[in-house]
Order: sequence, then C-alpha cells, then structure tokens
Amino acid sequence: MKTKNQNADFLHVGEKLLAWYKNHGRDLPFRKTNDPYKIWICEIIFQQTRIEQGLNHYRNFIQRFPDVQTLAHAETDEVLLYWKGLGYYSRALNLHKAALQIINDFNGVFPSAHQDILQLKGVGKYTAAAISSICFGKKIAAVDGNFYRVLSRVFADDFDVSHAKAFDYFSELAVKMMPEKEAGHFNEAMMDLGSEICKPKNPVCIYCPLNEACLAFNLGKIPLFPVKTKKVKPTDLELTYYFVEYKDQFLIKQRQVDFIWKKLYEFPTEIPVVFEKLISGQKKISHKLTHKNLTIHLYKVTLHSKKMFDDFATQEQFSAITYEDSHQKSFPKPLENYLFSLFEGE
DNA sequence: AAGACGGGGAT
DNA sequence: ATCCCAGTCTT
Repeated sequence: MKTKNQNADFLHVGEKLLAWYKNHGRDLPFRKTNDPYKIWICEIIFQQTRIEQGLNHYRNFIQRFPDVQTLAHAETDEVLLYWKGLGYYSRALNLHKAALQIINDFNGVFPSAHQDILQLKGVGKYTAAAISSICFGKKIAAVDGNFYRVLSRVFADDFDVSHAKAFDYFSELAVKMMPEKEAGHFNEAMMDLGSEICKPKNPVCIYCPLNEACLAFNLGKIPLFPVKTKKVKPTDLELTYYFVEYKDQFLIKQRQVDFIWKKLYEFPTEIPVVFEKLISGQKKISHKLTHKNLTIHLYKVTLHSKKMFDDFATQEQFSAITYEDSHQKSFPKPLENYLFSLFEGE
C-alpha cells in the first residue's frame, strides 16, 4: 500500500512536468521530427554543448547530410569541416563511422532496437535512451545533467552524480515519474526544465511547476544539490607552431596522433635550422581548454624561395594552401583565430 | 574508477 | 576565475 502511494506521487510530479512542457517547452527544429537520423545527429551535437551554440551547426549539418547514406558516403574531412568550432571532434569522427555501421550492419536503415542503437560508435547510454524514447516510444529515461540536477533537488537526494552508478540510480527515479506512452516528451520536458527553470545557478523556483513537490526548495537547500565530488585539476600545455608562408600560401598538415584535435589541420611544429634566421617574430597565444591552460608559441617564417618552400613541403609531407582554401579545412579554434587575425581586412 | 576530450556562456 | 553544458571512450 505504501509503495503504491509513493508511485502515485512520483507519477503526479511527472504529469505536472509534462503539462508545463506542453505550454512552455522550447520550440526547436528537431522537436518537429521523429526521424531517428535527425534525432541522432542532434543528440550528438548537443552533448556537452548549449543549444544556442550548436543550433547553426545542426541546421547546416542536416542540410548538407540529410540522411545516413549521404553522411556515410562523405569524406571524413568534410564531416569534420561541418563540425568546425564545436569541440570534442571525436564526436564527428564517430558519427561518420556509425553512419558506415548503419550501412554495413543494418542495411542502411537506422536500427530501432535499443541494444542495436547502443552499438553505434559514439552512442552511449544517454543518446541511445533519447533516440529510443523520442523516436521509438520506449519507456527509457535519457538521464543527463538536467536529470541529475532536477531530480536531486526535487528529492533532496545527495547521491553523488559523478558516481558511475548515478545514471542507473536516477534513471530508476525518472521512470517512476514517467507518464505512460510519453517517455519522449517527458525526457524533453526534463531537459527544458533543467535549462530554463532548474538552472545550475539561480534557478527560477518561483516559476517551477514542481516547486510544491520540490524537497530541496521547500527545505531552502537548493544550493546543496546536486552533489558532485569529481574534481578536475587544470594542467598546463605548451605547443609550438611555425606559420611557414611563401607569397599567398602557407603550410599545413593533419594531426594523426590520438591527442587533442585529432584529424584537425595545424601548422608545422618544427622547421629546419636554416629557416630560423627567417623568423619574423613570435606570437604567444593563450587559450583555455576544458582542463588545460594552453600556451601556443607561434613563429611566422616568411620564405622568399619557392624551392625551399616546395622542398620542405615535399619532404615533410605538408600541404600548401591559400587563406581562401583554408576555409575548407577544420583548424583548432586558436589557430583559426590566428588565421583570421592575419588576413582580416584583406 | 579515473582521465581525456573543446569551446563558449554565465556568474 | 570557476562552473558546467542534451556524454562517450579509453585506460
């Protein structure tokens, strides 16, 4: 009997959330479709990425790669180009690999079984749950940062969200709240509430549809939740680049190492000693990565001999391109900014 | 279980 | 300067 009443309470909160969503949910382009391909793309783009930041990328990506066949048959470089500036570039590489998986393993049809979806490169528990619920009506919670924040506050639950079991723990809570046949909308509702009302800082509790039920709010303990113990320590990283130019061309190569900016283009990292007297100056670039304070020492090397330029490019397997052509390559943000500063106004 | 992986906006 | 965002993959 006790269990029954508790479940009824959970369900009541879920229905409140859903009612709020129908009136106050955000109007986003991918909310108008149940096409698993489009939902997949949008879920990957918006991993660790704000809606405002990725919205244009989503639109451009879908326009250029409207279906899984188009994506699978594209060059990796072009997929990367459409990812330029989004960060976490392995997402784009995995996206392309997964498109080929769908062609080869699933006959070119986006899989509908949850376990199959989970097999796709770059698709983890969250993304698989989002696709399964939104596109295929499966009653599965797409537990993300919003779920952790909202649920930990509503139940004043101090379960450590950085713990490995947090996904399953909060998933169980969420499923209890989920109205039948509304898993997709429920998941979207939780994201919108977390984004617009139950924000990390200064949540707008007075407008929250769940404030009557919210334990943390009624206890005045909102700032205590969610509990997150994982601590990250910033480290320092220094890189050296040489911007080697001849007339209107400069040298680039593609990063292959499994480190930051894998598969993105960059400048030479070392030059022959005889070039050193041609260095016209150093520019220092400071850039903050997620857990790194990055300093780039950037030297500009202006060559006046086409033979030296060509020989160096050939021996070290660099490519020579113009500034105009560089728009067709994906550069790390700090290098992109440098290029822009060099050529702006021309 | 812990680290690595980008970039940008809010506070 | 710090936090954290529609997380996933690799030790």
